Amino acid sequence: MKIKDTLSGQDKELDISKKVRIYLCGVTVYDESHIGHARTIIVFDILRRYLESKGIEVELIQNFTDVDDKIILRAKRENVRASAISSRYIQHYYDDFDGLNVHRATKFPKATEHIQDMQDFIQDLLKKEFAYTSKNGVYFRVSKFLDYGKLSKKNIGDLVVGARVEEDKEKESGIDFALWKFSKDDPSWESPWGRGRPGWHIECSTMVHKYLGNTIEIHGGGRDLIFPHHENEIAQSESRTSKPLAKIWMHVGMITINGEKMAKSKGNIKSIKHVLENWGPNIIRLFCLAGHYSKPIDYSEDLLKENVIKWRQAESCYYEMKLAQEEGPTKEIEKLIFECKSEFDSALDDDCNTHLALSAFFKFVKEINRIAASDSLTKSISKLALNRFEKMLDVLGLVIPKISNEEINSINGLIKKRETMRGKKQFQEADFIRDQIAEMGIELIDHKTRTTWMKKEKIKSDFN
RNA sequence: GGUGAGGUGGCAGAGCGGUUAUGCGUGGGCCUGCAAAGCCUAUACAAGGGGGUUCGACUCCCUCCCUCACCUCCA
Repeated sequence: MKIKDTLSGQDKELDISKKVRIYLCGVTVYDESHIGHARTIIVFDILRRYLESKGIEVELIQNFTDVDDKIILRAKRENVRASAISSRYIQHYYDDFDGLNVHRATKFPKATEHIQDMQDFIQDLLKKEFAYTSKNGVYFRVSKFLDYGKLSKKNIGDLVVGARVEEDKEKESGIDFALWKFSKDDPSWESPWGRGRPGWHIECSTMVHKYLGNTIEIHGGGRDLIFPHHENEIAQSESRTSKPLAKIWMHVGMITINGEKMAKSKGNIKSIKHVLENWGPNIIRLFCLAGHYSKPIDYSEDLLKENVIKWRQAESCYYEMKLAQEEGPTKEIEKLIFECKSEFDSALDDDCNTHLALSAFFKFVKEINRIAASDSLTKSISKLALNRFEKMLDVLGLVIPKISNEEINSINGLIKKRETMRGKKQFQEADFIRDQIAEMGIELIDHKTRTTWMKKEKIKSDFN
């Protein structure tokens, strides 16, 4: 599998000789997560599911930043402890992402639980003179790290000149960044240099080092983290270990609204909770995977609606297979399955091209629906096809809502009743039953010789 | 200003130096008691502008224009 590496600008072959170690920068837990967070995390979820589907072991570490100025601010505003804010939004995070069918990371380390590890890290940097203590805290000495700027392609000179008004005259240079900030506010911890709290960047460097090692296979996050966050992580980690932090840097494009980045300051945030309520997990995932992960996607209801239509096709396909009857030859379908798998896999192998993978998936759906329309979808074909279908669903993290046996029985009973009415040309009664079934979220499909049905996922914003 | 990513048919969105992307939409049809779903079929002669390289460019090079992101916390 090839992945485009931000650092080298090249496609690089992912090393799968051993366990694949992935570090994904998580969220700062001071507020609801939004659809932009969802996209990044869903992309990594797919990557991981795909690798695992190939039998490759993946270790995915994703942190929660639970020490941060914004958390502290919010805590003050609400007059509660910072930990009350962070634990509340960690719970929201789990609710949101479980709801999106995102597999949980191998581990979700929290900054507050790794204070000692961070202090050790900083101590190392101080020893090597990559850091210094000032009046306000401990800072990273950017000038000592010669490769600074290699990820974001910036040169230090520009940065120093272009640096915004720097209030802290205690720092050696405007671009030096905090490893440890002195403070007595909640939360704060004792340290060899004075009471305070860790800087943001040191957290991720520490987690990577502790849980995954010096050089990991993939390090990623949203594009907006390239600078300064990932640049600073590289500076810290590589100064400490003298080894590259990651073999591949993978960055996910932003979600925009009317062409502009979603941001608190612009007031155009779409929270996951909100979007999930209206569209459900499958539509959101399809929406997030519709374009290449590295490019921006513009949020629009029209696009979500388009995905509802596609999802209905997939649901219909699923139930056609589920409800197929009779045995028959399977040679044709074996070819289709083979072609679909190779198209699907090579799409993902090529820098995680989910758009192409999705088009392989829907080509398959269409073909099955075509066979069903010609009344030749047999049980034998369906059994094989369903297997492939479910494997793709699993990699994409899409889930067909479950249906209980009681539901099936009552549907079948009602269908029988309707058939009788139709036989007697009592169409009003027949239509009444059809409406009754529709209220259960079931749509009847009248084929030439028999009536099948499909259960439609409830999607609030689907008005059809 | 610097750096990066882009500008493809009504919309979304890929690949590729020479062959239909695909999907949605839209028109027509099949099926049906009527619908729905599904299927079939038609439809777009697309490539920001201008140069160049080439037998041939949407695909390579140059240039201009435009959009977005990052340069401050940000997925």
